[in-house]
Amino acid sequence: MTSQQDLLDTLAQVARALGNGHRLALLERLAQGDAAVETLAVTTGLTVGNASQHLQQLRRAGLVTATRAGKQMIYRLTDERIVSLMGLMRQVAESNLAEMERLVGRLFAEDDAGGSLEAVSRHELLAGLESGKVVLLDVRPTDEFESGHLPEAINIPLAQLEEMLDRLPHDREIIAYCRGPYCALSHEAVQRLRQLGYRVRRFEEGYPEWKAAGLPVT
Amino acid sequence: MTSQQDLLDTLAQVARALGNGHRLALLERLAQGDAAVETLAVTTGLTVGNASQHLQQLRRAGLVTATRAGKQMIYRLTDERIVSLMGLMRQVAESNLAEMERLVGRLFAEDDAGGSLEAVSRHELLAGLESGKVVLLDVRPTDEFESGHLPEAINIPLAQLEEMLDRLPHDREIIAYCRGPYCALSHEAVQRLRQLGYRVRRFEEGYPEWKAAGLPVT
DNA sequence: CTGTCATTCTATGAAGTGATAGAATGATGG
DNA sequence: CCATCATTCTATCACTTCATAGAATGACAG
Repeated sequence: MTSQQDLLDTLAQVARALGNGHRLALLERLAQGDAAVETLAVTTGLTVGNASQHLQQLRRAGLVTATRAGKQMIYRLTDERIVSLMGLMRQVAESNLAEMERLVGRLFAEDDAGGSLEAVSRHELLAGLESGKVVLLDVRPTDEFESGHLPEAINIPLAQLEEMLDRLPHDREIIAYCRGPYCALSHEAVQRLRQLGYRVRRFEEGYPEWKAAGLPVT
Repeated sequence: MTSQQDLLDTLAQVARALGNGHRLALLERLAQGDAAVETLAVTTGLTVGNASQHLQQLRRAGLVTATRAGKQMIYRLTDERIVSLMGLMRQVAESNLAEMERLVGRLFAEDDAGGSLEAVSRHELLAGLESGKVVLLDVRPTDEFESGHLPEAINIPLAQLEEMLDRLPHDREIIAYCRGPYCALSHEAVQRLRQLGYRVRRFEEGYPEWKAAGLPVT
């Protein structure tokens, strides 16, 4: 009877490790690929010291592991399932919390004035790639692209979008993706490319979800 | 950019709601069936006041809903997926946390002296039921059994096990189940029934997992 | 419309969490 | 073996969470 509750308490520790926005941001970044503390601190906007502390907590909860590489500590997710776990939590939150719906709405509302910006589902994307009729565009920073991306994706970081337009065809539909459903990069890219006359839509998921689903990555 | 972090903060609230052993216990009890505050307080060993507070938090996180029924407030899980969420968290914790492994080991070790107590998988159970060669035994308290159980299960609450033995056949294999993988009831039942000469094994999951998988319940 | 029962609210103190700054550690390159 | 860089550890303060006890609310039965 007592060890029953001990188990739940231990499980609760894991949940508590997930119970902080900054730590979730760290996990989301780690889902893009392994990274050192400073990289993680920069992309999440934390100080190095603070990021380190949060990473310790994630480590104690068994969610990340760290290995030393020279002066740096490289952190990685222990488990592909952590991506699924966050995804499931997201789904539950989205369908049960009004606040969540409001925030998601706000994220998507800005650019949906023109309508017809529905995101492309995984199924639809697979079909499009199969048929060869679409071009896949990865708008994440180059380092994230290089540590893993969808097959045959072209990488144009959002910051260099206008400079590298020559790599995009005008005559095929473009599907843009980035870090995940809450990542703003692909939204932004779609908006800007549409203004330039491209036929482009957004993939509703991102690289981590694709990988966690067991689909091929490069 | 900012609403990106707001989303993660909101998501973190949900995780924080899961980040307490007592609240997980409440959710596990609710996975057995809807219940009033006092029932929940009794089965989790909390005072009514404290249970009520925890339930408020779960409600704010969108994990449970409450409806009034006369003097009582009946709480229920908002979503079948919450069972999956806890299950996934459990899996991640079990494979990445040494402490978790230790506790699970302890829960199972006591009665495994004789060996051969491997639990029955869902697949195996389905096959056994199909063939009609096994009898399914639900050892949870009657009120939980009545708010839902596996098809064709016989209910003998653990407390009345010896009194109601006449309902169990000697010539067929018995498969016992209870609230879930961490629930001790079916372990205990298996141990005691074996001593009495029954051929009996434990189902490795419980009622909530069965139901969450979309399998038929009564 | 009063008493009772189930539940929620409020106030309190103890314990835990999060951010900051600065000291300490560990690896590396001269 | 000293200087540097990346990271972790430590101490501190503000803030949140948890359990408890007792008051307040809301529904119902007489």
